Amino acid sequence: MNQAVDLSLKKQPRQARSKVTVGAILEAAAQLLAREGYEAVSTNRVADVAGVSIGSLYEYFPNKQSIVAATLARTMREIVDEVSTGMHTALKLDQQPQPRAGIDYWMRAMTTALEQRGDLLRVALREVPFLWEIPEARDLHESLQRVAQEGQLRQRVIHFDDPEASTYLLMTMVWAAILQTVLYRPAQMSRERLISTLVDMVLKLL
Amino acid sequence: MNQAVDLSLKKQPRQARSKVTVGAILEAAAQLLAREGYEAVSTNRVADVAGVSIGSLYEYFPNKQSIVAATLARTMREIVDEVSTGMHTALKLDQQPQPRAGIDYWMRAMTTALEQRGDLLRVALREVPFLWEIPEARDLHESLQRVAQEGQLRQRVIHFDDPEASTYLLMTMVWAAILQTVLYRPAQMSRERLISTLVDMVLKLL
DNA sequence: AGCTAACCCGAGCAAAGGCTCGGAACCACT
DNA sequence: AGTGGTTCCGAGCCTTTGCTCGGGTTAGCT
Repeated sequence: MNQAVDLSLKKQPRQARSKVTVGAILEAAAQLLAREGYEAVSTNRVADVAGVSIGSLYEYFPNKQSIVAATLARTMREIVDEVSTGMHTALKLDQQPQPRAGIDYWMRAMTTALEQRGDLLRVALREVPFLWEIPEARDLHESLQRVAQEGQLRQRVIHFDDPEASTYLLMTMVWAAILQTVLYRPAQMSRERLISTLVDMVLKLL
Repeated sequence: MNQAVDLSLKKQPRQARSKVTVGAILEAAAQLLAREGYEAVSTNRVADVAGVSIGSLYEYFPNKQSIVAATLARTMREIVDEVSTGMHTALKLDQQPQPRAGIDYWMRAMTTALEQRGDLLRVALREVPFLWEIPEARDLHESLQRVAQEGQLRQRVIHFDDPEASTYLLMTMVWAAILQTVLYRPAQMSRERLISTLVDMVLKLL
């Protein structure tokens, strides 16, 4: 369906000014994606917005896809980091008497990470054809599932006939609910309402 | 971000042969979308696959977007129909002593509707920039929520502090879990495993 | 100062693809 | 058979856009 995406840089920036150039290109791509969507991203426009020439752009990036991919990879890496540490902290809190605190912390970490990148994520998820060929995007889902499995194994708190399947589904459902709600802001569903209701529901399932 | 999509036909097909033409165009667009993704859809290719000339295509459709939109609208309409009737049947079953039968029926209806259109839906959800400007796509989410609210009101079975929010989230979560699982087929998650686990979880929340 | 490698530039090439337009073929009805 | 509306056709116009290439500028080092 889609051939592999070339993520690697053509050339590593060595001097300081070239690192600035590459950074400006990534920043420009992120802005264009978030503001105007994937179809509005053309290599010439990215170069314009970044304030560099189209020639310089192609010194470092082999093609258009690689620019978008690098931009999204960076964002995904940030999210993976925030969410992973959030989840690990939450697991520690869960060892305490009140599991509610841990779940709550966890939901907040995920919500915050997504909220701060709403516009970019919305476009990435809806419009970028090769999103799931970016390793960092795959990793996000995998590490979500991995940490969920860890939590389940360590605590054996999910009481269903099929622990593996229910853990997978719980994680998928919670993540999807937050994603859906944060990115598409349905009427009357505030951040606090989302989190507290989700915590209630998760607790009832454990 | 995206300007409005023109969904209307330029001209209504009147004779039988022109209706065949329009049908062939929609069918060709659906096939190309499902098989090769949105970026592979060009007006000339749609005309080729449909076996009509590019000129004929533009007799009826004002632009490229409208072809894709019409194709997806038709698919969404089918899904809305199947899922809505499935949910209403499920609500009737729920009146019976065993709520499990109703929930199970409901999950099956949704899973089946999505499974049969997996390839097309995957592309639509991931790659088509203007998907949510197609009224039929919006309707799908709205009617899901509407029927969920109906069921909740009629039965008052969701016991949370915030019934409205929890109903919304339950529906969102279940739908997302099925979508995610059906479209991206994670390892070891068979149809039966998905449905039975989901039913367990939903019952525990009611 | 001189030299090399890194860096930057932007006019323009080439391909892709959305869409037009003038005219031919077909259908329905008298 | 004649007529007017409907349908079909496809070469090619024209815009967009990804990307190249030859040449200039700057940084770092001796």
